[in-house]
Amino acid sequence: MELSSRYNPSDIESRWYAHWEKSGYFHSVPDDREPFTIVIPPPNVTGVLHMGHMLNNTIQDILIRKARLDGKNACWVPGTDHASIATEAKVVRWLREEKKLRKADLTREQFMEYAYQWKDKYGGIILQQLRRLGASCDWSRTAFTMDKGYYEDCIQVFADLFQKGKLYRGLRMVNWDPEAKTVLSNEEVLYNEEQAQLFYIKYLLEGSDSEGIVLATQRPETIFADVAVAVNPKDPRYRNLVGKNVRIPLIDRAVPVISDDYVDIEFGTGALKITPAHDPNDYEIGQRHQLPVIDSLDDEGRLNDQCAYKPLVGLDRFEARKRMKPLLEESGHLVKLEDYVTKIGRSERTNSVVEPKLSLQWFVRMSDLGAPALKAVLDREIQFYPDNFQNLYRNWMENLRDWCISRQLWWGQRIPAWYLRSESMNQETHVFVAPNAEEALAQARAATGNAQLGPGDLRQDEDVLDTWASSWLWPISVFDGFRQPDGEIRYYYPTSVLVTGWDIIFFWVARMIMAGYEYQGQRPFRAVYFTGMVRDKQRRKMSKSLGNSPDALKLLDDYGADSVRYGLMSSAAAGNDILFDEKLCENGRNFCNKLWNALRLVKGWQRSEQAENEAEARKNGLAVRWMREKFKQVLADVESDFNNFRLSEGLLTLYGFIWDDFCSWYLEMIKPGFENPIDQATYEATLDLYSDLMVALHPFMPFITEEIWHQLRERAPGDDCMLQAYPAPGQPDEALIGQMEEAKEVVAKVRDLRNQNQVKPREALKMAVQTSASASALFEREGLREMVMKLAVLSELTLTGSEPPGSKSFICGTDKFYIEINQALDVAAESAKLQAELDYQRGFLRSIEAKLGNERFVSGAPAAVVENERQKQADALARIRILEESLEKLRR
RNA sequence: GGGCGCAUAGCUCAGCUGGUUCAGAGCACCUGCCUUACAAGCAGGGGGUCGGGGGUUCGAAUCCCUCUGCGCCCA
Repeated sequence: MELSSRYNPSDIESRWYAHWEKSGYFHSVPDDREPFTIVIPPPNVTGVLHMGHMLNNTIQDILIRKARLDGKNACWVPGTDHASIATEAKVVRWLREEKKLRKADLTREQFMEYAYQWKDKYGGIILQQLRRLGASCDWSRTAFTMDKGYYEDCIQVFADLFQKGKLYRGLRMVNWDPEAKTVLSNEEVLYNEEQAQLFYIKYLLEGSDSEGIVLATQRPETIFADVAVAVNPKDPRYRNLVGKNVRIPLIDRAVPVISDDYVDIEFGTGALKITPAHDPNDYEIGQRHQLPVIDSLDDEGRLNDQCAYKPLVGLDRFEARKRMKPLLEESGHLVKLEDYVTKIGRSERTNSVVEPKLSLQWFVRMSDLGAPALKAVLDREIQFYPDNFQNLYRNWMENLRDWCISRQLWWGQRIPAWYLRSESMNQETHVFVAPNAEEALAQARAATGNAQLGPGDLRQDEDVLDTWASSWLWPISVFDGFRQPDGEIRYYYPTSVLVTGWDIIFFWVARMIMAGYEYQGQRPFRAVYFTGMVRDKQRRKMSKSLGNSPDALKLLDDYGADSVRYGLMSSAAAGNDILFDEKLCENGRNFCNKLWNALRLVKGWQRSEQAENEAEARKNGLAVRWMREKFKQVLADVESDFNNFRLSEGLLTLYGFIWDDFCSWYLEMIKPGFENPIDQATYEATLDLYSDLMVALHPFMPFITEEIWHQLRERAPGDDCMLQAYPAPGQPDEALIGQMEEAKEVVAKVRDLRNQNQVKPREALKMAVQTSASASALFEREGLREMVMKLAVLSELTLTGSEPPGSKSFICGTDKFYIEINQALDVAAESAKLQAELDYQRGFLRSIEAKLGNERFVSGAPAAVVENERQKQADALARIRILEESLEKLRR
């Protein structure tokens, strides 16, 4: 069989994925094993795979595959989120472009039908793309937040919360997107600095033509909705005006001057116009002072007829703002205009300027729900990784605001609230909340005492639920926990870990925790692993509009999934942003290639029954023993990395072990000479080791490990890498590992010496070691001498009592080695080198002796630490002695 | 304005509960190699008084305070 010298992932990846999926390896059913459950953070049904998804899902796949190899019943539930606002926007565009239809011309039912059509046709592409990445999701469990069952769960929960008094309808200041004509959550509003103008406007005192108060505003068109002017009570400039009235320019309406601590003396003129309907702070001030509310904007952001200045009614707020300038100038109220930079909130979706607006909306009362959710995290019943995200969480949870869950859209779960048609939309005194229209009607009949009421007398709320008000039920609903409370949910819940970006810690994580305690009485997950954001090299968040995001699928095509996974993971400590560079994928590709070529090497060997000679057998035996012991140590590290979710560390540990220890050292140790065979025992041990390495690496790089696993040996059907038992750490032989480290150092020193003296790597050299207890101990280790001779390319390695003539020396540990090199010695250079080393060692010794001379150290520090210092002292003394002797000889 | 976090090699970052087996990794750089697994490679090397200052301690990159410079969240 001929293997290419480069690893080619493309056909291998699709072949193994199909095999795993077809074999049902991803599928989970409850059994008596320990469950390990992850629910995917559902991507938008409109989404396509991007870097963030790849990072996030790679991590989940690593955890799931590891759990599977650990013998747990691993269940990874995939699915998508209906993403009401994003999807509705897509559907509207699709209708316009493809079907020549406008939303306004459709009934709600028609629109929904089209929307589901769109979803079936275009939605969920991302789930296909996740397969390319290697994601081992249980696809038979694919869930969607608008599935019938899921939809019903949301409705039930709404009705339930209402009944429990944890949900209410109220008039609140909300973020209004005048373009999408919907409420936005705080999290959906993006604030950025923009250039604006401050209008300094003079409000004249009632009964005066000149005296008045100047205030600064960035939104002059809102002055018609002003109900007061506020100043700080500590501000001496205005103290005499408090309690008097001033007149609003152009309309001459009188409003009081009030005093309130909120006002910033430094900002503008220190006087603040109060417009409760259009500013959250003003609203609060208005409430405090029992001021009226004048709402002068309509749903599309135009001045409405509440605006007392009629010429501007019907104009968009920005157009009105433009016209205010000449109007105020002409009337003599404009004192000055000032450019300034301020943070403007824009809708994440439509980018239009968000207007604070008073509106009747549905709210979830957060006080009750928040308490157990906060406690769970503070008590570490839910452990965050990294831990310090607790602070961010606590900060938010301690300042909870009620959650506005209604959205003025169609695509979503329609709010199950009904009103009487006979009552005005803004003045409903009756609200009936029920899981369905029939129950609502029954409620209505009971409440009104009118048994004649029919379905036609009720009108259902037009709004739908915020998407997060459906996805917060995800860990429960995907296991059908509401309708089958004693079913699978008992086995899979609480889930093991949630993997998500820290940017949705409030949106989603906090709310899932609340729902978990409210509806299951326990945490939804034991741990939360927060991923960082994937950014470009300039630290910019990757975004479509910047065009700085690499095409995820192209990366997978170019490098293969394993390489991309490696690239993402190798620099992704939990919670840390990753600065993505394609270079990282190159590293992954190189690693794949390394693995592949190690396979080619091993597969290319001829075998013989027995080793060629005793020396060879000893050397190979040592190599195998060392590899096994070191592997145990590495596995212990990897295990601990997994337990602490330090996945990046774990991967790099394995990478180093495979590349350096296995390829560069072990394979070189046992590699037979040109056209020589390797003994069967070493060969078999190598295949076993290599196979175990593949299992250990499998969670990170599933495809190439599966391929190599099968290339190494003929395997029975179903004997796949993915289903093996993860290799167990065990107690390593530290002494052996330590001695091998020393031996490796000796080899490296010889190589260095060759380099410095321009001796060809393959020219065999004679080496001698100064006789000493430590040297004897080292070289008594069976096979070690042969190993050093092979790797350092030595023709002789002996212990000696005296320095061989014409040799160069080096020190390793406390031992002195001599290499015979037929070159003239540069005495000056050599002694300078030795002198420098001697100076260093003397300084080193001084620092240790200072420490040991300190009574408080010797008595205060743990015995082991003191002992360690004594050992270092002895070693330093030995080295100094050797150096001094060498110097002396040189000078002679 | 309130809160959180970060400053370690040219770059990107590790460094968990204070003790030279912690001053590391990868990339970049320098030197030498097309050695019959791999030049997407091999062998070797240089480079940081761990942002400044102060403190606690026998001992601090690691704990505390402070200054400086960044970043993020909330308002």
